[in-house]
This record gives sequence, C-alpha cells and structure tokens, in this order.
Amino acid sequence: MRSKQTSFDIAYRAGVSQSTVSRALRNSPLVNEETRRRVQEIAKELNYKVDKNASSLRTQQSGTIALLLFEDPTNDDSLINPFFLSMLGSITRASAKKGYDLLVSFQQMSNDWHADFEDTRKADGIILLGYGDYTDYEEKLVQLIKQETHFVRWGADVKGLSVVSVGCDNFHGGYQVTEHVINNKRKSFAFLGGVSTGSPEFLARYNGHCQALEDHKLKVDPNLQIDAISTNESGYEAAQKLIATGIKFDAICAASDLIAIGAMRAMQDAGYNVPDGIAIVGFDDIATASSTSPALTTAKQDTVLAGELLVDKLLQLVTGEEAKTQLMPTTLVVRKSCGS
Amino acid sequence: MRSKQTSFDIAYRAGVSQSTVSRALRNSPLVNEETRRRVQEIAKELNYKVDKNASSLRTQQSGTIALLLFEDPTNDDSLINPFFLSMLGSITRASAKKGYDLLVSFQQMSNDWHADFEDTRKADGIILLGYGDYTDYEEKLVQLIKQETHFVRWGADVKGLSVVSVGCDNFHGGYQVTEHVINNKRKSFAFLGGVSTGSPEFLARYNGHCQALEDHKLKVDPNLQIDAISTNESGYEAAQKLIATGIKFDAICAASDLIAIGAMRAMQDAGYNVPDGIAIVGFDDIATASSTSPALTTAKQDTVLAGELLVDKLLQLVTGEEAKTQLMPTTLVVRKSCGS
DNA sequence: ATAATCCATGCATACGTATGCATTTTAAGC
DNA sequence: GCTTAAAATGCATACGTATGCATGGATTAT
Repeated sequence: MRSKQTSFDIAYRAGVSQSTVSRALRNSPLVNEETRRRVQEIAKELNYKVDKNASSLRTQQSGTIALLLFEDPTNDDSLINPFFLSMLGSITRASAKKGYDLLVSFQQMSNDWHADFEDTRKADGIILLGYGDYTDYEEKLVQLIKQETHFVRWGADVKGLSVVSVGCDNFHGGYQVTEHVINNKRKSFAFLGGVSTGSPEFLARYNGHCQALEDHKLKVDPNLQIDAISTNESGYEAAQKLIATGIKFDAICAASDLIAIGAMRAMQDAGYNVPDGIAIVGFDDIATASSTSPALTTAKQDTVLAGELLVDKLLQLVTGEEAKTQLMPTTLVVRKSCGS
Repeated sequence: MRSKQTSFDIAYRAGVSQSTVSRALRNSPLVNEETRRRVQEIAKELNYKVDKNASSLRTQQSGTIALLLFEDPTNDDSLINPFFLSMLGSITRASAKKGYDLLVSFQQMSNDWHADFEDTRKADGIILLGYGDYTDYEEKLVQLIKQETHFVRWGADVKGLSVVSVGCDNFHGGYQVTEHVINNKRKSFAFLGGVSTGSPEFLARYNGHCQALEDHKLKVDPNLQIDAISTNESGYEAAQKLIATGIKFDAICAASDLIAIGAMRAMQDAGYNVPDGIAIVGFDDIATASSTSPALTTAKQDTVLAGELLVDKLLQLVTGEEAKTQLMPTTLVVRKSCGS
C-alpha cells in the first residue's frame, strides 16, 4: 500500500510520458488541457505528491525559508524571549501565506551559522532574528554577503554594509514613551537596560530617551542608567541597584517590557507605589504587558507587520529584485503604569 | 567565487574519486585514515557543504522533523496561544539537540495536512500540536496511520487508535488545582471552559475538577460551568455570563490560564476582590501567569520535558523502534490568586 | 613462489524530477 | 493535396550524493 508513487507511475496509468506528467502537474501551457485534467485526476487518485528533494535538486530551489534565531546566551536556556517568540509566530504565518515552508533554528553565535542553510540548499534564503550585540556579528554578516547568500535581518540598519534590514525606530520609540512620561509631570528619570555593552537596539532607545529629556529641559543623570538584559530577573535586580544608589527618581524607562515588569515588581516589593510614586514604561508590548498590575504603558513593535516585511523582502532578494531596508514606527500604547 | 562546490571538486583536488570523498566525509571505516584527513581538510578549505537535497534524495532521509501547529480558528488570526508557542520553543530546542532541523507549519484543519510533509519527503516524521477538538480529527489520524506516516501528537491518548501521544494528566491537574482551592475553604465552585463542544483536554480537566468536589462532598452545579475557548476575551465574557446567572460562588477554576486571566479581570472590573472574595486558578502556567495581580495559581505543564519527549518518541518511530504513549504529571504552582 | 586474505579505492548506477531538444500529430493556408 | 506552422508529446539528460560491486595492491600464510 505504501510503496511510494512517482511521476512514472502516473505516466503509466495515464498512458503518457513522465515529462508530460511533470508538465501537467506544474500547469505548463505546453500540455493539452484534456491531458492535464486526466493526469491531475490520476495523481489525486493515487495520492501522489511531488518529491520535494528531487524537485529541489533539479530546480535548485527549495521553497523553504530558514529562520535563524539568536538568543541572549545569558538567558535561561529553556525560555525564549516572548518578543522574539511573537516574531517567530508572525514570520511563520507570513511565509506560509507566500507558500514557503519555514525551517526554524536556534543558534549559538559560535557556530558556523552563516553557511549552514543556504549552502546546504535546504533554504532559498535566511532570516536573521535576534539582538545584534555580539562582537563578531558584523564579521559574519560580511561573510554572508561574500557568499552571496540571500538574507534579511531584524534590527537597526548596519552602517556601511549593504544589508537589508527591517527594524523599528527604536530612537523614536524611546523618545515617544519618555515624552509620554514627561507629560505626566515626572522630573527625575531612570533608564534600565544595557547601553554600553548591550545591543544597538537598547542604545538607540536610550538615545531617544535622552533626547526627549533634553528637549524638555530635563536632566539626564548617568547614575540613573543601570545595565540590564531583557529578562524579568535582570530588571528586578537593576531596579534594586537603582534604589541602592539613593538618588531620588520618579520615573523608570525600561529598554524592554521584560525589564519593566521585573522592575515594577522590585519597586512594589520595596514599598513604592506604581504609578503614583513611580511611573514605569516598557518597550515591545509583549502579551504580558497588558496583564501586569498596573498594566504597562509601552512602545509597541508591530510584529505582524514586521514578519510580513521580512518575508516579502527576502523573497524579493531571492527572485533577484531589489529590496530596501525599512524602518517601522512604534506605537505608544497607554495603559496604567504612568498614571494616565 | 560562488559557483557551488560539489564532491567532485573535492575529489579532483584530493586526487581521489567522488565515492571516496563521500565516504571520507561520512567517516566510513572503508577509507584510509590519512586519505580521510586530507579530504576533510580540503572540504573545509573550499567551504564545501553536502547538498541536503541530493543527499536526502539518495538516502530517502531528510534529517528534518515537521511540526504541524493547529490553532483554534476562532482566535485572532495573528496571535498564537502562548502555551503552544512555548511548546514550539521547546520542540525546536529538543530537535536541534538531536541534530534534526525543524519545519514549522501552521495549519487550517481543512487542508490535506495529513499528507503534506512526510509524503513530499521533506520530513522524516511529524509532530502534531494543538487541541484535538475538531470533528474530523480522528478520521485524519486514521489516514496518517494507513499511510504509515511516522508521527506523534500532543494530547490525551486516543482510545482505540494505535497512536503515540504525549500529554499531561489533565484529569489529575484539574483535580489538583480544585483540591487546592477547596483547602482554602471555598465552597461554591464555577468552571470556565468549553466542555461539551470543546477539546478533550478541557473536558478531562473538568472531570478532574468535579471528582475533587465530589471527594470533598461539595456540590457540582452545572449552571456554574460556562463554555469558553482559550483566550483572554472569551474568559472575560464567560465570567460576565457567570455573574449574570446570579448564582453565588466563591471560586473559579478555569480550563486555561488565558481564560483565568480574562476572568480575573472581569471579576475585578465588576468590583469583586481576588482572592479574598473570589479565588481563581488556571491551567498551563504560561509566562503571564506570574505577572497578573494577584499572581495566578495554576497547574503547570512542563513544556520543556514535553518537547523532548515528543521529539524522542518520534525519532524512535523513525528508526523503527517501539514508542509508547506517555502521560506527564502536572505541578501545582501556588501563587496568590487563592489567598495562600 | 603461489594462493588466500584483507584493505583501500574506483566504477557504475539509482534516487525522482524538470527541461532543452527532437519528434510526432494536428491544424491551417493556398 | 501538399507545404508550413503550430501544438502536443516523448527522449534523453542533469541535478549531487551514496552505495553495491568489482578491482587492484599489499600483506600474510602455506
């Protein structure tokens, strides 16, 4: 029952050649309509499915996109940053919509990831997802370009490299949320998130944050910027360090929702009132952001749109078209963590 | 620079035949150690990578696992149930650990998903993930079995079918959380979650819930069971309906965390106090559960273990070994939503 | 020295599809 | 009716790898 059906079997049943079967199934105009119908009918009857390996081997196209997901190695190994998880979901959807399969792979930055998929012909192109805060990241991008691998990446534009990126406007997002807090009459701002050592994303958000303060004639106190990576725990600890400085502040801008959520808990545990005593804003708008108490005001990154853009641009590259880096705006989502 | 390297190129450079190259790269004992080293060195130098399509075509093995993710079609199209998203993450990790690539695909139940992957030789086996609450689900499983497709599924065991499943003990989990609430001196219990129309998972949780009540001589009031699907919104609405019945209750057991979270908000919006007035428990232990206010007490499903089990068992099937259905225990995670 | 044994390698082929080119069939033109 | 064009099909081959079988050389045993 299970012996695999090939196009030759269909050909035999239909009384035509294998070539004709192949053409008929691919709706080639070269084949007579009547023949095509017959072939397709038989194919369906026999539950025939094209062998993708053979097909890919012949055409040198796999109909597959590879998604490489880089994670902060300091994170708990078993959990994925919910923001990237959300991106993963939208990319999956977007590629399915385009008729492409999605090969998902977690990566340690140490690996030879730059070659592992397109070079093995398993994928037509690659999507790079993760924070670009690794020392040899750019170097590997250069390798990818040299190999003429088709790829797009999530994140800020890389200066000097002809790389197609889709990212959100972190600077503006940082500006946006900070300005919102300023409008709520806060005067002394802290910022939680790695700036010097951290990702370029965090840095851009911080820069936006500072710009907003300056534009409103408020002071930027470097002592109130505490490094943190994007986890609850790190946010919690950063907030504790913040309190330990003894410096007074009435607002916290976090580089990500996870940090904000951890910080919020730390402040509450320390007896502060949010938002009356301390205003807190995050960044990303992950699912949990709407469920905290008070619900978290944040800068939303549109993951659905992002996924579609990444896939669209990658496929443009694959088909030889031009594709341009694109910056998406963030949306201010006002909830309760700033007072109004 | 980019013209693709084949095993013939390596063979030419090494002064041996293509066969020897193939064997050398696969560490066949047939090839001389010295030769093997030389070949492997040259391969690395030329940045040669085996063409997986050709390899798969030849060996009829793809080194790939397909993950089919079914979602409740009534959900918002752009979001994925965080529990399944978490499963996706752990499965990705688990298959990477085994050296397999993971092909991820979202599915509408209406499609011919039962054939789409293994039959096209893109995957060696299939993992089915999603609630099994669809009318023709079993029928399609039967088809899969008939085709001798290798697959495992997440969920409760299917009676009468020789299918390998990995699931958690929903009955016991439902029992567990309910008993915990009972120990907190609650007397009148409501249950939110589709039972008659819904998934077998929800039904099992409900049955465990009822059993716990009976064992403690408490009444089960069918009027306090309200249908809901696994979303915040549905939970919110269900809680509203619950209030609208006018019947008194002091505890809510929800069939999932999302439902519980929605219900919690509905109760709070209606002026009830959680947990003092109303105790609430969920099911799953999604990330958000720890961030609600009060933090949600729930029955945790171990997604990391689940992912590993699914992958392990599938690979056992692929290699011709026996694999058995396995039921995982749930863990009671006590937070604040029940009072203690 | 000859036969028997073993080790290392090469030759040839199959996996299943897609497609350039040759060939046959059908229709059209005069 | 014969030539020419167009439409439909078949033939042959290539994609790159893995492997059964044959071959050649080296080693050992008799």
